[in-house]
Amino acid sequence: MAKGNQFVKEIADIEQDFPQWYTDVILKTQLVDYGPVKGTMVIRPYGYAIWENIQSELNKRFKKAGAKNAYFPLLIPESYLKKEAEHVEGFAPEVAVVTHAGGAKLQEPLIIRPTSETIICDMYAKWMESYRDLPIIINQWANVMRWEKTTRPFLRTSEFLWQEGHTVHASHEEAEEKTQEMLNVYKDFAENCLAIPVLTGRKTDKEKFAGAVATYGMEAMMLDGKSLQAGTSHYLGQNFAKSFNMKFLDKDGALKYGYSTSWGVSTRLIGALIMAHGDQRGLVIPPVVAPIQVVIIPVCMHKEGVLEKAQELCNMFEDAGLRVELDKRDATPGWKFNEWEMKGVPVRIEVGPRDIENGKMMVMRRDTLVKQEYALGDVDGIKELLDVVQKEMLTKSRERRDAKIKWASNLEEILEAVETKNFVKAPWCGDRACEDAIKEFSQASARIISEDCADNKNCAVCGKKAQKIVVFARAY
RNA sequence: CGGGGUGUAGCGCAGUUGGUAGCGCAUGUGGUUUGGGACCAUAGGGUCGCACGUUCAAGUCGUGUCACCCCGACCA
Repeated sequence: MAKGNQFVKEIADIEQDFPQWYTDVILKTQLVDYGPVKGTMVIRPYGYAIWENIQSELNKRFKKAGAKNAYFPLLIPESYLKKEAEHVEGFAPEVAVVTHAGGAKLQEPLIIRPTSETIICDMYAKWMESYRDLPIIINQWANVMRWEKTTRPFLRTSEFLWQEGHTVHASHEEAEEKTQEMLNVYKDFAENCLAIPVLTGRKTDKEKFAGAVATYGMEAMMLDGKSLQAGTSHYLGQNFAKSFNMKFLDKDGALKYGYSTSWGVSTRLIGALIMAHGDQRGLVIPPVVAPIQVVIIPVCMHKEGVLEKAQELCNMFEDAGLRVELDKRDATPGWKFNEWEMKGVPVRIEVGPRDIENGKMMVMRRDTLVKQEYALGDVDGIKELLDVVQKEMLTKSRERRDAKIKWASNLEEILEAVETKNFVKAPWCGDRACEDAIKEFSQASARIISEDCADNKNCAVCGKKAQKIVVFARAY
């Protein structure tokens, strides 16, 4: 019969060796495979289905924010990148360059986009003549390339899929507002779709996007207590407008530069999903983005009527709009249970001769591993259960995270809290020197400036009067 | 680019003082099974990372080279 929990031994211990656990889960659940070029990944159908669900949920929200999808070219003339001084300085070291094409050396090298601000701003400059043309709010789903030194599937790969939204506005107030709006869109998406609670706020100047006036980000806590930057929204001011000559004729008859923003999230979100919810059995995917929400496993399939009943159930769930799969493969039920648990399917239904006889079905939640009997074919009950799972996954993650956020008022407390794998909130004066000091004494960095600080607090590092509360953590 | 490690079947690995290339899992076939990773039988699968050298003989010894992984510096 069973070989015991041999399966568990196949995935590295989540407590002991988290990085290895992460890699094991990704490869064994067939989310991705390594690509032939170092640092690239092949996203397999099961992994891509998660991405498609992420896209669909984000597109709904983008639409509400007035954004339309479009597409810009992969190749950008090298000279474009050089137009914005800070931007080129930030990206040049990790840009891949095409020097030959059509069997000949190119007159001007082409870069493979590391991000599309330059080419999009160049086009926007042509499209905006009057204030009536503004705002321009466009999003594109694309792949980009950044030649990173060390890579890890989903979290940091040389090529990755993302969405990048780019807007231009007539006033800086409107642009700043859009920057915040999109940050909140991401926060809403992360919490309600991915069930990952996030901290949002401004990035320090050291961490901000090359070429931005201000960068805002959301940070999510992974199971090992490290932080992952899960999305960013940049206020670009007139930096790019001036470099790319993005001018428009305003109501008052004056020619003015626009104010732009950009915002993006990437397939890194899938990495966040894995590291925020997984356990020793593998993935746990929240129902909203799960490729398969319900899997039906027939037990004693060979017995008369079992498979037929299971198929009937499957059709019912499908008609009710659920993403459901009937596993008819010739394998023992136990094998299938483990396989689908590893793949993180939120709800599993077992149907066997006994169940059919009693008019019941056995239902198991992946997140809690709790089994419960439902009436055979209770579609509404399962829909409710999926909602409960979605909500409770967020609650559970939030509780786990909040328990690992510590306050610190001096350097010792910061270092100790970081050492014990916590996020650390501390009053901060805003000086670069104090940010660097943390980095010097620990592996932590300033993730986010979360809120204003009360008047009577002093900087936890230097003791001067504090301006802000900053969150320190070790990061991916 | 520094420091460490690994390359042998699809995956994970063993291979002794040089002497016919092995194991587990996976895969194909036949059968018995199926309520938590079943069992029996049987079959297929290899330029031992690559190159050169030493030797009657190299997975094993020597030199070189390439690739990948981990830890640092850089980053969504």
